[in-house]
Amino acid sequence: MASSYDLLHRGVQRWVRDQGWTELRQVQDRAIRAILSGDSDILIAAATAAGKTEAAFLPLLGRAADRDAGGIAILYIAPLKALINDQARRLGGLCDDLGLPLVRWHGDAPQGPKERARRNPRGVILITPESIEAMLIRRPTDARRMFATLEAIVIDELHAFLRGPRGLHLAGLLRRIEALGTRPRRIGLSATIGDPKIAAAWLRPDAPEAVTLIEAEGGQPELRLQVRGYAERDALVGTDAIDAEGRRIDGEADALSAVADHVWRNLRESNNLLFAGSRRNVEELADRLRRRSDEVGVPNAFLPHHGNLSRELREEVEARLKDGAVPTTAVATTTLELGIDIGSVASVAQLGAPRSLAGLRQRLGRSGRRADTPAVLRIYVREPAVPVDPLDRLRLPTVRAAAAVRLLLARFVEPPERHDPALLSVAVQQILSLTVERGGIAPAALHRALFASPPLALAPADLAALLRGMADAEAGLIEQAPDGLLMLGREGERITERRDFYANFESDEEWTLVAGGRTLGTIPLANAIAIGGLIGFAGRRWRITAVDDRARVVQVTTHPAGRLPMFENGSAEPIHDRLAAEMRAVLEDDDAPRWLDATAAGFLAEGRATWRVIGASGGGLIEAGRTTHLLTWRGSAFNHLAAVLFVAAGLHAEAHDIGVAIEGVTPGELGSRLPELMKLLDIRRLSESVEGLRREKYDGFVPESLLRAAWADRHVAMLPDLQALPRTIAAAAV
DNA sequence: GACCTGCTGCGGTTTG
Repeated sequence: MASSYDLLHRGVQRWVRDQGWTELRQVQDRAIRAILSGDSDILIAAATAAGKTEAAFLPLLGRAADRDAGGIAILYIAPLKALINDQARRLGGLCDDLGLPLVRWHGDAPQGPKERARRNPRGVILITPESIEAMLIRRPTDARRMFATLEAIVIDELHAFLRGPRGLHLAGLLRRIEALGTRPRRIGLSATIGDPKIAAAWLRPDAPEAVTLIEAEGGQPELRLQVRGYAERDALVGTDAIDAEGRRIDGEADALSAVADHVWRNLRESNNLLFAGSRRNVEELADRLRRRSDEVGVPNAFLPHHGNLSRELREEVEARLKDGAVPTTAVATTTLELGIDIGSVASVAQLGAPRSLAGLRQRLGRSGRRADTPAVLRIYVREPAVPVDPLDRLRLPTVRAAAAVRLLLARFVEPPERHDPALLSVAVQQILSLTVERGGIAPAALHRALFASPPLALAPADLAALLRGMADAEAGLIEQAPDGLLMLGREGERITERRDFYANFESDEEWTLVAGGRTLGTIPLANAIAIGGLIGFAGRRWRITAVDDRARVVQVTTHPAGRLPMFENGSAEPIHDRLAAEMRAVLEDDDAPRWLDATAAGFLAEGRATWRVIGASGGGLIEAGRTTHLLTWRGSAFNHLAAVLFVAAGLHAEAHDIGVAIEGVTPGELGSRLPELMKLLDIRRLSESVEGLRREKYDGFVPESLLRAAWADRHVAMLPDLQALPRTIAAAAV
């Protein structure tokens, strides 16, 4: 059998030799054969830096070089501008050799090459979903000329599009691109997270079984992991009070200080990633770690990395990691989860128990990527020193960390939700956008073009209701011409002309922080800003020297003290049913995992002892002062639904990680409300009690009745389990 | 008690 190398275009072969590659990776070998042997859609699932890009592009570019037809041959779509820039660097030389133009097409990319590609489309375009959106509505004629001839659409980081508004948006864009000409094959590049069949179904919804799956084989590196427990040590925990000399007024005698000590001692001399969970934690930890280095007089090895830091500061951290000359540990949020090239790291650490296995796997995938090195994972868990609430005695952070490790070893990953809550919002945007692109469209054609199949499937009656809402006088988004054609209304014109129309997510207004002409990043506008004020940001401390209210620019200069800004959005990352269930399993088990340190093992033992008492007495209801905890051991979605039930009954209830807190009632009183609760167990009726349904960018234009019906559709499958709750209450309240 | 992502076209100015 011919080697896959022999199948490649001669120019591509020459380039491969010039790289000094002695062989092609297995994923590349299989992808080359699959791509050159037909026209099927293909999903390539492999770890970051496994050579997925080359696996797709080596054969595709050879084909493109041989073809006679004009027009763009390959459209590469990525979720980040930084990835487009990375790929342009990696593929630029090869495209030059083959005489194929390679054009970066995003908001920060130069105009000249885009202009040339519009006039004489050839070769490859690397683009973001938002730039596709802009091209389709601003220059539909150019878009048709460029996209009518596509042979392949390559979607990088496909797993990032499997849930949420951006994925639905891209699904709509793909349909619109296909409507312009040929039916290009789709090639998805994905991390090895979750079920590849789900990704295949997203890639080609009408023929998922025809997608060729190419998965990297085995090669699971050895995993070394530890969960480390820390007890808070005094009552000032969580304050950010800092004195003029830059010391915390509580003297840092808290658990985070002990975590920082351990991190500083163990990670200082190698490259690592420390995921801290929130921007605030990143800043807090980076500040403490830097001060430890300052006190001893050694160079600081710990640098913050999050979405509010300027591109420049983030790229410095990424370059230090990739370069490897100076030991560097990035203290990061999720910014370093996606495939920006940062080389390999010695270990991954995480502050706080994981809430998502998908996230944990993705983070772990950054470690142990060399064949002979183990992946190393540390999880730091903090617990209250003196439990106040009975729930504290269950030691749930430690239990969740243990449950997450068990599910990690069991290879569990959360699947995406079947009904995405962003569907109606994305539908509003795509209706407006397609109306502009086509200069008017009939409702039936609209349904065929966008909404006939998943993931954007919408029943004709629901589409009609949505269109009526968009057309009503108050909304004014669309109008219907006498011949039935949909046209833009006044508000529709206004919205689609704005620059922020292209993205399907909202962005908040912010202050920009500048120090000595250098942009540090941004903080939410909600932070009070005044000259003389102190700020902790980018791992350092600053004093405000000037404020430009109109431009929203704040000048700062270094200062010994600083107070961390507010970032939080007020809701926690939801957890999945399986993780909550595994937490109970951990409590009911009696094993002694070796990967718990002594403190964490002590917390686990305490949690289990507590659960033996609570569980023995039914375990459903816990009395805590005037609050009653109903423990469901289900995930956030179910607990949210249960809270809606109690709110509908006139009670004040809030969902938490493993159940619902119902305020102002004892378990006995709750039992007496049972007949009332039973009467409410109807999903339509419950949907009337839900608040805060408008969360996505264009939800404001969706009729409320549609939003409530969609909520009911998302939750109806849980109704039988909800109906079992009153029995739990009755049993426990006796 | 969370995180992340994106952006046109035009007119003016500067630079090679």
